[in-house]
Amino acid sequence: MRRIFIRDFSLEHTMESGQYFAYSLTEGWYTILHRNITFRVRQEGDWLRYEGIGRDALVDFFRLDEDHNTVLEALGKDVKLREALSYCRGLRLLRQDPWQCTVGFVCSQNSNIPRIKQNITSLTQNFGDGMFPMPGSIVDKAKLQEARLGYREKYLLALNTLVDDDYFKHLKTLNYEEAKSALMKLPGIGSKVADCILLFSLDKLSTFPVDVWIKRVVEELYFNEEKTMNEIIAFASSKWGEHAGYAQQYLYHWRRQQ
DNA sequence: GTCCAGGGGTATC
DNA sequence: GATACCCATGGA
Repeated sequence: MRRIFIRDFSLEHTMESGQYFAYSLTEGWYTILHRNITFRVRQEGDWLRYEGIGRDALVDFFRLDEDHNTVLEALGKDVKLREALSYCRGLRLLRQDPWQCTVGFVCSQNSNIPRIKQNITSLTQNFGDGMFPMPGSIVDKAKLQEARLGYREKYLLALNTLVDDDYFKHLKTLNYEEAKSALMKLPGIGSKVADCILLFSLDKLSTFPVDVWIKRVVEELYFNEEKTMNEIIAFASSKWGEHAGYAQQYLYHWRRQQ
């Protein structure tokens, strides 16, 4: 059992804000499946207790190496964002494994978080032997049906043969536009899912994924009328720039808790 | 029973 | 290039 001191961090907000699907909560401990490792973590004030993972990997996963104060100061200048910012205090964007993130958000389309978590749990049990399935391991259609993915099943079967770890390693060398364009050539990955992958696993923190909740909350806070997806993305970029991803996650989590 | 959900693909205009 | 409709499924 080891621990790390960290300020302005909320394990609960971070885990429960809809950016991650492979975890469970038992008696204050979050058990987290991160690619091929399972680790446990628990927050006690400004201390984070952890086991099953190394310190460097933990810091990387929770993005504890970032200058979070800069994010808070920049977004705090937006008065309309302050309530969400206050509510979400300590929420960090995670640095997910790109393949795991891709599978999760392909499953997410036109679905809901409890169901996505069930889908991912089933995939883990059927194809990963308790770990997250490796790229290339999702081939048994009968077992795949047990995950109840519906029409998303065909996307996963195809992705499983189209991408691997080297593919994502290459994506990390590209800029936002190049990486998004590449992702959107893949089946089942459109603009929104691509943006989620870029924000949550490829360090593109200026990305602003827009789903029905984000569209709703931005229209409520800033416009009082309907806007298109592209209008909202353009607004977010001009308003929050390099920190748009954090603004998005705060707004999403805050609005969904209301 | 009806509506909704971290949307994408395709046809149609 | 925008818009309309379909796609499986399960929870509210």
